[in-house]
Amino acid sequence: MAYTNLNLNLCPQDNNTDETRGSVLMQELNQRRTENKKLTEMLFFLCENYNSLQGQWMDFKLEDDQSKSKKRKADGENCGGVFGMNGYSETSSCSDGGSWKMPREIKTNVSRVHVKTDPSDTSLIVRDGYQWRKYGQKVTRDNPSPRAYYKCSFAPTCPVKKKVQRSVEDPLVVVAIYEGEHNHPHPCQAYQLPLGLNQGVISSPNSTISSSPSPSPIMDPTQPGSCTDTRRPNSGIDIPAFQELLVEKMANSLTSNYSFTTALAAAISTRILDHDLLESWETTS
DNA sequence: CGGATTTGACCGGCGC
DNA sequence: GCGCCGGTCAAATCCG
Repeated sequence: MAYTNLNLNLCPQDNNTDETRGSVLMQELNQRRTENKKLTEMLFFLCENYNSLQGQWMDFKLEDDQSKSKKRKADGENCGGVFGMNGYSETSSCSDGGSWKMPREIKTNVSRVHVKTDPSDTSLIVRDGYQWRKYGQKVTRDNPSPRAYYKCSFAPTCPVKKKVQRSVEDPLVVVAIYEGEHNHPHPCQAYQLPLGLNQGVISSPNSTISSSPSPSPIMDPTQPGSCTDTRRPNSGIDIPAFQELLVEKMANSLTSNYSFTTALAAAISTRILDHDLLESWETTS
């Protein structure tokens, strides 16, 4: 911002009257306000450009993912696996596919979920809000990446299992296969947030966040054991990261609102200048 | 110390 | 029947 300390060199011994001094200050004040307004506009255009570029980047990513998905379909061994808007997709009642072998039997209530992960994230964790207990891991023939086996541990009688394995074609993509139906409500139903705030997904059509090593699951941190698929109730829940994400999203929304930024800038500059003028005034009197 | 993960062993289906 | 392979078990280990 244009704020700088006003060094008016006002001297108590100055022959200027208070009136003259006041008019000089007013002049300075107006000059600063004009300057601040220009800078606010510049900031606004910067934000606009940023948002625009971000949107273009997301469109590009989406097209890229979709073309990959089409390629898989063309290979004839895909069943679903259409990458969703943000690197996340789900298909239902689908037999095995992708890099995995076809199952020996067609199972009902089988769904596949593709999750794009961060390159630094090597874990086989797909955060879906449920609580899972890992009971096995295997290296399969067709895929060098190990396959992890999970059982739903939220309810003792829940029959749901899931298999998680990285895609052989794109190691950044984790494929989770769910089998069965949960016989209990979703742990996060009470505090459901857009899935977009979960791993690599965001509900906004024009923006995506990639999965971070410490994603932000949908959960109430005060609820032990809920909304996480790790053994520790709050492990994998990076509250600061979650808050940071929220703040970032809010900041994006606010900075792209011209009237808000203008009003804010005006308010701040007024406060700063008033404070400065007051200080100057105090030093002179 | 309790609960979750790891990992080698075991089991069962399938193809030859 | 045998071997391969995916899925599951369970003792050992880890971790908060």
